[in-house]
Amino acid sequence: MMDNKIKEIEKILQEHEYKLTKPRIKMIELFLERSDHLCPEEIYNKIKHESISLPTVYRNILVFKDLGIIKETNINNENVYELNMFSEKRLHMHFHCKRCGQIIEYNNREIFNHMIKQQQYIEAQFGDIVENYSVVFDGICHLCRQQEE
Amino acid sequence: MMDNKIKEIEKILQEHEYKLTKPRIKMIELFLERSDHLCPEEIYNKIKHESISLPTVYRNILVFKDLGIIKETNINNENVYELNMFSEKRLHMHFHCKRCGQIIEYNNREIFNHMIKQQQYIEAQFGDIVENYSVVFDGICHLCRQQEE
DNA sequence: CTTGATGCAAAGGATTTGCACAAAT
DNA sequence: ATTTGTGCAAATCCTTTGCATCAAG
Repeated sequence: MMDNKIKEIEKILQEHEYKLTKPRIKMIELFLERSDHLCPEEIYNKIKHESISLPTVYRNILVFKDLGIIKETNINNENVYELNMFSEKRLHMHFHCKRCGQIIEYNNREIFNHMIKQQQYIEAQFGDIVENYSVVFDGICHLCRQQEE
Repeated sequence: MMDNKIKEIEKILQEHEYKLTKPRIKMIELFLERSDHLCPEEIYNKIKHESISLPTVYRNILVFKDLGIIKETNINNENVYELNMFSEKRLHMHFHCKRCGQIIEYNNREIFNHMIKQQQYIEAQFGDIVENYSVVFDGICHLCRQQEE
């Protein structure tokens, strides 16, 4: 299951003449097992016991980002990364709660459809081809609202 | 015309017990006369001959941002700022061209309506209150596409 | 006159780079 | 064997801070 995904990502790396090193495999495994958003420091901390250095984390983030394996989102002036491959995680609409700092990711067809329409409209109306989008809502999340009452 | 806007912004500053200093006035004038997106360095360069320091630019960006006078958007790992007040500029949907680096801002009712619907859906469905949103599309802009052919 | 804002210089934090060594292909 | 990747340390870049001075209310 997850093994297939690793294999698939490894194939992409090899097709682009990147070598399959231990740090890269560890990073990919981490992205596959964690579905939340990780910043470079967190990635480093989770796998440094397997021996990896922070510069290598940064260098491989660049590689994975260029290949479309991961996606970068800037939330609250911090770059966070998540898997970009595999259909369930293609939407990338985020909500950042000002109060608790939590990042919620919406994986909802309705929301997704709105975005697709938006994209199609822009392409038709202005001729700008949308390859990617980053959407970050912020405000107060439902949990913090409950605590207010 | 523009004078009224300056007065309005000055009023907000004073209501919040901020002093009306020369650097602040210069920065506000700059935001009013330029409708594009400025990074801290650019703001500094445009008005440094009027004597202002880079730390002051950063400090006042914070003040203006907190008061809702300007809006921050992270595009391509760079924070850029633009006026947030005055209705014509409340929308903030950006397109960043990977090729030429240009930032296009969409000011189009259709596009806003999509966003408003999105926001209403999220609030109704999940209870997360959206106070703000940052939308950055990226891809290839219409001008770069023409040059390709 | 009192308080808050500024400039300067220095500190801080995140990210990148040079280089010698190590590990993939 | 050749090339690419890595770790380390240092450099760089952007942003923030401490502090003495200045200016606004």
